Amino acid sequence: MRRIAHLDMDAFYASVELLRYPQLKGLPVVIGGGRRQEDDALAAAYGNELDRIPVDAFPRLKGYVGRGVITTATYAARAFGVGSAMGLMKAAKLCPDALLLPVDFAEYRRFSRRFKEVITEIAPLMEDRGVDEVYIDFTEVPGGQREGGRVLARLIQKSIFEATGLTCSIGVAPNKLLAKMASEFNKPQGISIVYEADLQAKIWPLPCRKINGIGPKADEKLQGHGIVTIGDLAARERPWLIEHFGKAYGAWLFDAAHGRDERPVVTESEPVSMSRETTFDRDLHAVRDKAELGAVFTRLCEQVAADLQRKGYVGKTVGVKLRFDDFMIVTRDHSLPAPTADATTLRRAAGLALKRAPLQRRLRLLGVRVGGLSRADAPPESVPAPEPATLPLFGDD
DNA sequence: TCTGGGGTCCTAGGACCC
DNA sequence: TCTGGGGTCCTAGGACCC
Repeated sequence: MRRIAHLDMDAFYASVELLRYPQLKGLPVVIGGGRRQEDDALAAAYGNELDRIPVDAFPRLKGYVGRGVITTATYAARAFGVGSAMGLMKAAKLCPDALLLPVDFAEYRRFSRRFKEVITEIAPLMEDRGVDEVYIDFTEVPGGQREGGRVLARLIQKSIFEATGLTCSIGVAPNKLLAKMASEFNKPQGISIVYEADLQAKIWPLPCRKINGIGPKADEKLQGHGIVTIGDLAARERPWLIEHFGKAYGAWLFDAAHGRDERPVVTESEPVSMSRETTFDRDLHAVRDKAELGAVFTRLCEQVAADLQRKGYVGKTVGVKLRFDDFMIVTRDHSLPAPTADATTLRRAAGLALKRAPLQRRLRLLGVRVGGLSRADAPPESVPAPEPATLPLFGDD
């Protein structure tokens, strides 16, 4: 019997910050925006003894001006109704006294690497799902089946806490789909064990949105058909779901509602694309702000090129992404004859793609993406040689 | 109070080839 | 004048996730 775990770090970014600023424990804190310099200045003012900075010296959400969003909120802040992806301006209304800390991805990545190392030393089959989440295959780990996986989950929780001071929640189930749902059951610091036989009692009463893969759009459509819980979904016939949601998605919905998921835990994967994008402080006009836009555009290309080079990839398809003041998104692609990681080549291709985009409205966001990746050290895919000077004949097959 | 940045996968039409 | 069917690549958009 397969036993799969899903591990989710508790309020990860915020918890990492609380390690540096233990004086903020228990207080409403949100991570987001970007005032790195103020933060550094604050630290310097206290001789970089971060834990000695008085609480009152930290910036508050009140009076925040800008387009930032919350990436993580402490549980104390969540009690005020603020949460991930919420605009900081809105959060400031709900909880003006919450403390605001800037994001420090480099620091979170360091802690991410450390907790994942702890896991793979105990259970080597681990799938990375971002900085703060992983799936772990318990099936073949010695003791991985004891109490449905609870014993091993406890060991992993304890080992991560000892190595990092961070807490996490773990769900163990027959597959990834159910494990992902289970890890949410007892947050924070929770462990939940789900068996196949628990489907009706533990899964079916949940709203459909709890299924990883049912988002706001699909949920709205399901509700339009009177389907609110996973149990409602499971009650529908497979052909009915296929008829209304398409062949692939309909069949997947049916399987998901019945707790069926055969996806393996994948330990390695190759990137498909790399991108950089930026939201401007104010919406920019293609003509009036041409110089500023051009400079940002070039910088984005240089950043993507640097990312590709650092990680050892080249890409064939260059794309631009525009978000207008009305939030509509437009993308344009341009494929190159040969893959590259050269900033100038990328900039030229991105420029050709951008030329084909409508530029009437003001721009809120500009992005550059490179897809069709291959390893830079891989033998170059042979570019098709020019055809010999013979006429193509019909019916060559 | 307007809503970040970095990804993956799917669909669908058209080009082009055999 | 009407008659095929794959397969793959390219492009654009969209849903979804962390």
